[in-house]
Amino acid sequence: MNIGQAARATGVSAKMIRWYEQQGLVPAATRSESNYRHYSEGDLHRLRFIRRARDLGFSIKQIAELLTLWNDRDRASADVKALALGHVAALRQRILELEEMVQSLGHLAEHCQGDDRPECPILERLGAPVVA
Amino acid sequence: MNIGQAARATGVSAKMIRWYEQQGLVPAATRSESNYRHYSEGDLHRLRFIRRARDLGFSIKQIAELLTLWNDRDRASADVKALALGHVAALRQRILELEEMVQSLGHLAEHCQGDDRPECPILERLGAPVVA
DNA sequence: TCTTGACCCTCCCATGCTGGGAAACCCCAA
DNA sequence: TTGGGGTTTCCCAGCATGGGAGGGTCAAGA
Repeated sequence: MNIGQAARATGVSAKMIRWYEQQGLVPAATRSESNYRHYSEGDLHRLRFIRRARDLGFSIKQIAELLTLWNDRDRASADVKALALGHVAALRQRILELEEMVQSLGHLAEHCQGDDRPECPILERLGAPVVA
Repeated sequence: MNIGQAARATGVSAKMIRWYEQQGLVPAATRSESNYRHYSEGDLHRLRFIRRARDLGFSIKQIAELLTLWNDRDRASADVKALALGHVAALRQRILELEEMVQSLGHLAEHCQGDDRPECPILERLGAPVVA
C-alpha cells in the first residue's frame, strides 16, 4: 500500500506521515524498488493510533510516550493514566485561560454601541494609560 | 528610553518589541547615534495596547487591524465590535473543542484502573482497529 | 584613563504542526 | 508513446517566543 492510500485509510495526510516518520513516531517505511514507501496493516494501525491521539490534543512528544507504552505489554496502566490525566489538567487550564479572554472581551463588547460613531470602550480599554 | 526600559515599562520583552517592529506593528523606533532604539511615551502606549490585545488572545494580524482602527479617529465602533465578537466566537469554538477532548479523555481515564497491571482502556481505545 | 559589567545591536536557530509548491521520477492505462 | 496521477526530496511559510553567539556602547568606579 502506497502512502496516498495509507493517508486515505488513516486520515493522516501523506505529508504528515512522512513527517511522523522523520520525527521517529513511526518506523521508516519499507521501500519499493523505485523508492516508494510501502505500508502494512500494522503501520496503518499505528497511524490511526497517532491520529486519534492528535484528535485528543496530545503533543507529538506525548504521543511518542503513549506509543512506547502501547507497545510495552508490561506497562502499568497507572503510567498511561497519569499521562492522560496530566493532559486533561493542561487542557482544563487552557480552557480557563480562554474563558477568561472571552469573559473580558465579551464584557468590553457589551458596552460598545457598535454603530457608526467612533466611541468604543474596547479600544479605549486596550489603549488606556493604566489598566484599572 | 532604551528598549530594555521600554520592555520593563510595558511588559513586552525586548525581543518581542524588535519583532513587532519588524512585522510593522509598531513603527521603526528612532535611533541614537550608536544605533540604539529610543522610545517615547507614545511608543510605550502603543506597546501596552499590543500587550493587552495579546492577553486577550488576538493574533498579530488582528492586532494590526485593531491598531489601525485605534488610530483612526473616524472609525465606526461597529467595526471594532465586529472584530471583537468574531474573536470571541473563535475562542468559544476553541473552548468547545478542548472540552470535547477533556470529555473523551476523562471518560477513558475513568475506566482505567491506574494500577500495576497492563490493562488500559485508554490505549485500547486509541489503538482500536475501528473507532466504534 | 582604563576596566568592568550591563546594555544594545544583528543574525541564526529552535519550537510544534501543518500545508504549499517545485523539480524530478515512476507507474499504469489507453 | 503519451498523459495524468502518484511519489520522491527539498525548501518555504506561518504563529509567537525564547536562546544564544559575536560584537559594539555606555556609564560608573578605580
